Formats: sequence, C-alpha cells, structure tokens
Amino acid sequence: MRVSREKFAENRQKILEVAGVMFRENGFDGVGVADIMKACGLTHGGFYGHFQSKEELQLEVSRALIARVEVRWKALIADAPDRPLEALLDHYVSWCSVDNPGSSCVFVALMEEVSRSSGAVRETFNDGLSTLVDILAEIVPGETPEERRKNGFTTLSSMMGAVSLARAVENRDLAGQFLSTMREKLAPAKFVGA
Amino acid sequence: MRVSREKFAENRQKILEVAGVMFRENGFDGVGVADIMKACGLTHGGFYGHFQSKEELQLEVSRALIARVEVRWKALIADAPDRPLEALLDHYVSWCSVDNPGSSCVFVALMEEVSRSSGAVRETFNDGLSTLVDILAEIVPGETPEERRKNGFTTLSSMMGAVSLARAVENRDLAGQFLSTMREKLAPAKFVGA
DNA sequence: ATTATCTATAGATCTATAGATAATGC
DNA sequence: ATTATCTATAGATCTATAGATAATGC
Repeated sequence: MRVSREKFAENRQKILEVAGVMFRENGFDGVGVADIMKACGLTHGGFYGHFQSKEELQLEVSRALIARVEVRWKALIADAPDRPLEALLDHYVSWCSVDNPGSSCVFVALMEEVSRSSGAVRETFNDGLSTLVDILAEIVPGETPEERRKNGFTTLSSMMGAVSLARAVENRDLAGQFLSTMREKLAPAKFVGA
Repeated sequence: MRVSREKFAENRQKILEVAGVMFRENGFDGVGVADIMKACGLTHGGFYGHFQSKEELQLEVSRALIARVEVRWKALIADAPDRPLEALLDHYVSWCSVDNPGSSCVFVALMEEVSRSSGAVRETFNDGLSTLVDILAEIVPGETPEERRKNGFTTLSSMMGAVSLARAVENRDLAGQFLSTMREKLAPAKFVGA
C-alpha cells in the first residue's frame, strides 16, 4: 500500500498538524503515537518512516507551533499599528484561547510538562519565550526602553497566567473574571469576551 | 509482616506526604503507585490497603496541599500586618518557589494537568483558587472593595504566571527577570531574590 | 482470629521494531 | 527494484487484585 512521494510529504505534514492539536489538548504524555496515527487515518507502525522517535516529533511540533505564535503576534501587531497591545490582548486573553487549547498558544498548553523536561524541546521553549518578551517590549507602555522591557516580562507572565487560571477553574463566572480583569488591567479598554 | 495500628496510620501519612512531593515534582501521571510506595519503603501491593485507587490518593493529596497553601498564606499575612502583600510576594515570587516545586505551591505545579481533567480533583482546585482570590482581595491595593477584588484576580494570575514562566525557561538570568520584574510590579520594593 | 503487608501476576497501554505487502518510478 | 505503509509483536511500564505471610490485639 505504498503511496506517492507527494502523498508521503502530505502525510508527514498531516502528522505534524494533528500531533500539534492533540499534544496541546492532552499534553505530550497524554497522547500516544498510535492515537496520532489513527487520527491521521494511518497505522501505528507507519509513524517510524516519518520520524525517528516520538521525541523527534515533539521537537518538530514545538518548533513549528512556537514559530506560529511569533508570526501570529507580529501579524496582529502589524495589523493594528494604533493599538497593537490591545489587539494582541483581544486575541490572547480571551474565551477563544481558554476554550480551544488545541488551536491556541503552545506555551500555556505545555509549559508545565516542558518545565519538568530537559533537552532540545525545553531549549526551544526557552528561546521562544525570550522572543515573546522582545516582541512585547516594543508595544507595552513605559517611559524608557528599560522600563518597557520590564513591562514585557510582567505582561507576558500576566497574560499567560490569566489564561492558565481561566482554564483551570471549572466555574465559568470565575474563569471570566480572570480574563476580564487582566484584559482591563494590561490595557484599559472594554473586554469584549472573545 | 503486619504492623501495629499506630504504624499503619503513620504509613498512611507518609504515603500522603511523599506523594505530595512526587506529584508536584513530576505530575500526577509522572509518578506511579509503585514509585511512591518504594520511596516510602513499602511495597507496591500494600498501597491498596490505604487507598482505593490512585485517583483517591490524588484527591486526598490535593485537598491537603491546597489547605496547606491557604494556611500558609494566612499565616504570612498575619505575621506581617504592616506589609502583608510584600511578605506574601517575598515568599511566593521567589527562587525558592521556582527551584523547589516539590515543596511549593500545588497550583503552579499541577494546574495544567488538572485543567485537562474533570471530577473531584478539579473541583477542589477550583474552590482553592477562589479562596486565594478572596485572601488576596483583602491585602492588595484598591480604592473600593470592587477594585480590590479585581486586583485579587489579576495579582493571582500574575504571581502564578511569573513563577510558572521562571520554571519553564532554562536560562537563569531570564528566569530571574520574570521573578524580579513581577515582584517589583505587584508591590514596589526591592527584590531580595529568595 | 483479625488484619497490614508482601509476592506474584493479570490486564491494559505504550514505544519501537521486524518482516510482509503492494504501489511507485526508474 | 525501491520504498511507504501495514501487520504483528517484543519489551517495558502501569494500575489493580488475589492469595500468602506474619504480627497484632481481643
């Protein structure tokens, strides 16, 4: 049941895409190789023709998703030059983020698991977070560059913390308050809820 | 090799204590029942004389650790009536928290895993987080009770986010900046680093 | 006699591999 | 002939249980 060279490349992309969703939803350890392949419509054994190991897949997925976050943030900022921080917060500190971990920020989804690990995936997360601080330092308020950089750090912690806590609590009112209060705090404006 | 009734109770406490550390360090799914019992100097099979299941242990550990966080916070606040928020932040947003997950806040350690779960453990986390907001609302700045309550939500998100991010990055300088900037932001004062 | 612990194992799950199968592409 | 996928399985790990063992406590 061999497939064409083109289909092979397609299958590889499909595995990366599906794994990206499933890893964010259930954690690296919460999804098996067989689960991913089944969701792709492929068989378990075929996986090892595409990747050497599950860890290699984790690394490739992490790199792709981190790059995607960076691109997304830059695009949101570029599309709203008069209110970049507000646009970013509307996108990030939102019910959409909270309710769709499979298609949202890879950092919030996998941070704890990565914190306990070591190796290439952890380094990739480290560098990605550093880049996000750099991006934020350009758009947060602050009198001096030093002050803006400090605000970059605190803003990132606050954004991710609020989404993480909103996901952790079952009560929707409570979750909404973590979102709305942080949205308002970081850039005074009406919280639109999505 | 039966032990006395007293020793039995001691063993149960030991299991709860050791599991509390190991769960926070490695996650609920990162530790097996056999690992915990071995670390207690007991055998795998003996576990089921103390608890019906691993899940029951997770729940009991969660309840105990959450109660401990609440007690600890209240004690820190009571011991520093002139600067309660500062005292709490010195304790929480610190290298000590970052470097010792096994003996630090259960929420930061297990939040993501609990977010993906449902049932009694998740409810317990929900209620615990709500209580922490209540505690913070009493000590954060704010003109009105409503404003202080809002600050309670944002302060909790920010505290936990900063510790979580400091744990995620490998680079110590970067980690330190997540801590120091947040410590300064939430209650202007010198960051002592421990 | 009761009961807390230990030994051994069943049953499920997961990563990874070996060999078979069958379609592609020189 | 090459190679992408499939089938089947080895080997490891984990939760939970059954039955044996041996010390406690009436």
